Amino acid sequence: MERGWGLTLDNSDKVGFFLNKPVFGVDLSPRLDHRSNGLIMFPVNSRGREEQSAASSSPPQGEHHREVDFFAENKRPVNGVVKKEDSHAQARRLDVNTGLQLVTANAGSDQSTVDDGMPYEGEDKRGKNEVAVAQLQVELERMNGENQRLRGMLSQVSSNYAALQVHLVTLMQHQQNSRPDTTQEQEIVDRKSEEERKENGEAAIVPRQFLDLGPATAKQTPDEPSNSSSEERTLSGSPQNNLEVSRNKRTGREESPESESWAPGLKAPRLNPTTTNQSSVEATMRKARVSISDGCQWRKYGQKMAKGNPCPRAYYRCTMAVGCPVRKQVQRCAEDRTILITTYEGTHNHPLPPAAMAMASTTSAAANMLLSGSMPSGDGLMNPNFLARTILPCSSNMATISASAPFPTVTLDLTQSPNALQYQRPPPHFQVPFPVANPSAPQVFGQALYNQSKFSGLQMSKDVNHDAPQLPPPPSFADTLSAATAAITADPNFTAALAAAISSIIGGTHPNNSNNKQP
DNA sequence: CGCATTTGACCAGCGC
DNA sequence: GCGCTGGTCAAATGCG
Repeated sequence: MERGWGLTLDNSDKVGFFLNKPVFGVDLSPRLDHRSNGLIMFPVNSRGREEQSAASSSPPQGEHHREVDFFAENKRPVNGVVKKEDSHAQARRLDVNTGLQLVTANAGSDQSTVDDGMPYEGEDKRGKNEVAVAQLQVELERMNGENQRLRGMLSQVSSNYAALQVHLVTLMQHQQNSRPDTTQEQEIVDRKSEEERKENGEAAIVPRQFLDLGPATAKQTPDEPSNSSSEERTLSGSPQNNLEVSRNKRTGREESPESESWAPGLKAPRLNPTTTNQSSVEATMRKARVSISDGCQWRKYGQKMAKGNPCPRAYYRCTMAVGCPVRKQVQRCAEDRTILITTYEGTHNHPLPPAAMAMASTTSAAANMLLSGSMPSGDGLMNPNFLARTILPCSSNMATISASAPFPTVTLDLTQSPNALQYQRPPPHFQVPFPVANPSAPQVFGQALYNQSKFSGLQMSKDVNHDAPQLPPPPSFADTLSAATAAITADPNFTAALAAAISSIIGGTHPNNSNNKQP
């Protein structure tokens, strides 16, 4: 059986997860542009439209990811002011297209009073003009300061992102070196994936941040794992938007039943204008939705109560292509219902959308960072090294985390296992280590992630022996897995802490940030 | 009316 | 063979 695993930890946005929030109307989340060899891209999107909807319509990539040139020296003057070179050289320095649509109080008056094209008439007008110039200079200075702040912001984001990328490379190399038993196989897999990618003519995609919505919209029964159905709606551009667990319950079908199973008090049957003074907020949040959970379209075809788990297991089928054999199961963890366990089966028989690829690579990168132990041990956060060693001893190169604002969802997608690498025949597709240095690698990774591999030996917990009894896991795997599961479920703040840790990494605010922590 | 979801029924695999 | 469990099917249902 082809099987992959995923853990989804959804949580409310307690930490302002990642940097994907629109700032001043601009999504400052850095993106690496595959066309420019790692150039960090910023989508110009002052309208706050979700990236996801753009992805679903699949416009040319350049149309929704344009560079914002913060530092251009030769651009048109501010507000079209074209004046004397000496007095307005500063204005030229300020000639930056921030994409922020910055509006200054005197912007209009500057043009009207200075750039009127009328000849000066007498001392009175000369004096007025001098006053106007002085005001303009003051304004320019102010704008310059603002520009400096923006530069600082961008510089920080860029440096953090670059440092993170470098750190990922280092960690991946370190992991490969420390696991000689799997290195060779992974290299083979890497080549296979690369070849496959080339055969598919797919463009390389480098890691980029995504906003993940986690569970969201769909009409569902209580206790049902729901994020999958929301994903498909999101991807297909449905007006029904993904809202996080606690937020989407007031909007009729947009409920998160799986959350109701563990937070029944939150359930509200339908959007009610008299009781939903947050409706406007929700609408805003829906508009702010910018991503999807895994980028694929899924159709639910069944639901079943699983033994030993009060939460039902939902069955989904990939509907991105007719006859696609990929299916997934979504079930909440019995002990900690904030954890969604997603199991993928099969291999996609169709190209995956760029969003899926990119998100796969991004979440994988985050997962690698987290699981490699580079995460800081913030308050309330379990030792990430422990996490890497125990929960995911096998997944350091295949787990994914997707997290987002305003509804951060941390997803650990354990879709590949060294068990499979070690005990199974090489599958046609494999997740590979995350060679960030190679711009094409994330694409490979994403392809591998979404073309799920053969995972018969990957079952966690009790299913490990259930599906692959003839292929016993390493002796310590079950124990470490149990320990990790217990550790997670024992810590109710885990998801929040995890989000905070990732946020600190991305934001570079943590003292143990990847900038200054290198192996 | 079309489409997605829901949900009971059916089937297969496995253990006793 | 029987019962249990997981997975899938398909008619019913609901929503836009």
